Amino acid sequence: MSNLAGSIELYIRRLLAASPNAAIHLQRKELAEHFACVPSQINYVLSTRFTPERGYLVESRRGGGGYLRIRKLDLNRDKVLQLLELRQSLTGQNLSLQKATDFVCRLVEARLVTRREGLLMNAVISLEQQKRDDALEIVRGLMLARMIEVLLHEI
Amino acid sequence: MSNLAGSIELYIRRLLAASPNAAIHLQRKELAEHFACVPSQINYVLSTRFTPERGYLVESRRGGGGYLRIRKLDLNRDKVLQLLELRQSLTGQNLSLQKATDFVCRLVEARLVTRREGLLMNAVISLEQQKRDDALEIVRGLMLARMIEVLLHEI
DNA sequence: GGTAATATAGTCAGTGAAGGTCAAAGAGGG
DNA sequence: CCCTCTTTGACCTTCACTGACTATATTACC
Repeated sequence: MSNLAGSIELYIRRLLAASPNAAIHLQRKELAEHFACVPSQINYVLSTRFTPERGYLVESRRGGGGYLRIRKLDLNRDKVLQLLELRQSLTGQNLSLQKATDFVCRLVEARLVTRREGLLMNAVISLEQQKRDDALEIVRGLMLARMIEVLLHEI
Repeated sequence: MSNLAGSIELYIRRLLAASPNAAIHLQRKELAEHFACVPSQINYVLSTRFTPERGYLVESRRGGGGYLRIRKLDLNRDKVLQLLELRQSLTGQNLSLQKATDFVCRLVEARLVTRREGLLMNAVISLEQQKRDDALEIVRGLMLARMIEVLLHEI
């Protein structure tokens, strides 16, 4: 593994392996210093090697006392594969409202998501899109409100 | 918790947990002295950690004998309905990503939604908004994909 | 009672310390 | 030579913390 990205990947994987709970907590800056590279190199490694598809979850925080938290998730292989295929079939794909709700239906039937979760998904994907011109904050509020509203019928 | 703000947050939360009625009464100045920081640091902690979105209510009084009173409010179905009405009556209210996720977090804590459902909500409300220029169908696919991706971490 | 002094708490803008993004240059393999 | 993966650095956003200034109670004194 002669390249930098590979070395950093290996290093992180070893830390993870040595961690009792398969999770590590570190600082981007320090890691970069350890490898004598620019900090953004760490982002490159994380975004190419520690992806959800590979079963990793990366969380972070900016500002003073900022950090990176990397977790290795242990997943039920079959279900993951199913969902992953579904997910990949969706990204960037054109999807009419009808098809989208059909799809959610199938997820529920296959017991990959609960009925309530299905309701949530439908609530969001069926939101009217005229909201696209609104400010981001407003859209967020609308989505939250819609999701909660749907769940309220189920509580 | 290496941050000052984090330490203060923890300290207050412990006081609250130890309090029989989930309410505490203290002085800003004394708290600041306890942590050897400027008093306004306490305001910072209160305004970022003990917000209504997280279910806290902070009251205060200035002048001699001034104080801070911090309460943790419990959230039930009726409260959600109220909040929802409030939100819907205020369509166009700003809602930062931070506040939105805080609120979802609170819903989960109050057991009004499951952890998975909370993850779904967060997945959608945190979607980057550059997608606003994309066609409606694509946005739908992205939302679904994002929701599924998040569920993957939970299987 | 009115007013000045004192004792609190609130606000806000500035500074510094993280991490994030993106585009362009570099390196290697077919 | 071309394509892909890697590496870098300039610029951006978020978070933490501070201190000067402001606002509001209470207390003391006349």
